[in-house]
Amino acid sequence: MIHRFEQLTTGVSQIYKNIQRIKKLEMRSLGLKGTHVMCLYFLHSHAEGLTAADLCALCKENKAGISRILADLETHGYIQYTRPQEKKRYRSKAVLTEDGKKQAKKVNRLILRAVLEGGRDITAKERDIFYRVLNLISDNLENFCEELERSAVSAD
Amino acid sequence: MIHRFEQLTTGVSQIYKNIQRIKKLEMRSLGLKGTHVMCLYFLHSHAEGLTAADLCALCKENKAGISRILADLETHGYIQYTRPQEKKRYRSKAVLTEDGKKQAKKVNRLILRAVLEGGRDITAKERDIFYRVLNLISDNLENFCEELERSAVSAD
DNA sequence: GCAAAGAAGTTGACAAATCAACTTTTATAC
DNA sequence: GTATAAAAGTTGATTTGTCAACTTCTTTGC
Repeated sequence: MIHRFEQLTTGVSQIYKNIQRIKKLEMRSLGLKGTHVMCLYFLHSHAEGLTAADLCALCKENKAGISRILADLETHGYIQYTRPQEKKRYRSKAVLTEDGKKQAKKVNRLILRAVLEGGRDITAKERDIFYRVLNLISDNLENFCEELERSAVSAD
Repeated sequence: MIHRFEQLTTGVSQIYKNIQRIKKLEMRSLGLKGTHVMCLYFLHSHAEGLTAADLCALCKENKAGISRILADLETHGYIQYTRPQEKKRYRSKAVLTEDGKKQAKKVNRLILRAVLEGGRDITAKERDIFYRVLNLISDNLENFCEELERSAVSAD
């Protein structure tokens, strides 16, 4: 049971906005935007490469956004595709270049700091409960949204 | 201690986005936008009225956004100002009109449903820990951001 | 009471996110 | 093999959110 709406909304949106803020700040020094962070992060931990669709799923972003981010990363020379250009990159996996890896490492260092700072004074047990509840709420709301959308459509 | 960055980022942003989605869906049927929800919500629970600055603080939104939302709510006839127009509303408190209250009640009903659904299968104890940790992380990240910004400025 | 400083609010310009239509590539059915 | 459908990715248009400059109003110090 959740007690108060504003607790959830403001708590979550505060964290969300601060994460965005951190991403933005760090990326500015690398000549990138905040939106690039998650892609670099996941590309770094998936050396075998990731397709645009993979990144959509991992970053929970829509494909339009991912498409633009990847185009951007390529012009910066941070990624390469594992298929020839002629194939228009359909299902082509993007991998980090050496330079891209260097940037990704910088990003990861900052992320690690943010995670450490963000998690101050929280015990392992609290953390586990927190994440359990976070995921539960996330799933519950997802279901609720889908239900809402269905009923909105059927009401038309 | 937080274990994994993506757990926090994706968990939080999933919830954040679903809350936005719920707001949007419901507001569409009232001819309003998702951004109006929190203002209606807080105006309803503060019958004495709220200034734009109050709403900034409560909604954690910047004043440009609040200013536009209030202008919008006024043209819809959902709020009134407690000071004459000539005074340009400086520090004027906005209160809900009768019609505004009606809309706010609809909004609150949906919020209640979302809160109930979102909180399924969560015990009171878990909820308390969750909110404690949520606020802690929020504060920690806020501090971290400020630190980051300071060091970014001094590096210039 | 007047000037200066500062807070409150508004507005236009810019950046980011989202949507919908579109193209390209692959898989499936015949 | 060809046609059809479906998936993957791209692009332009729209909406939303944020920043910075600006105006208006109030408070403070003289």
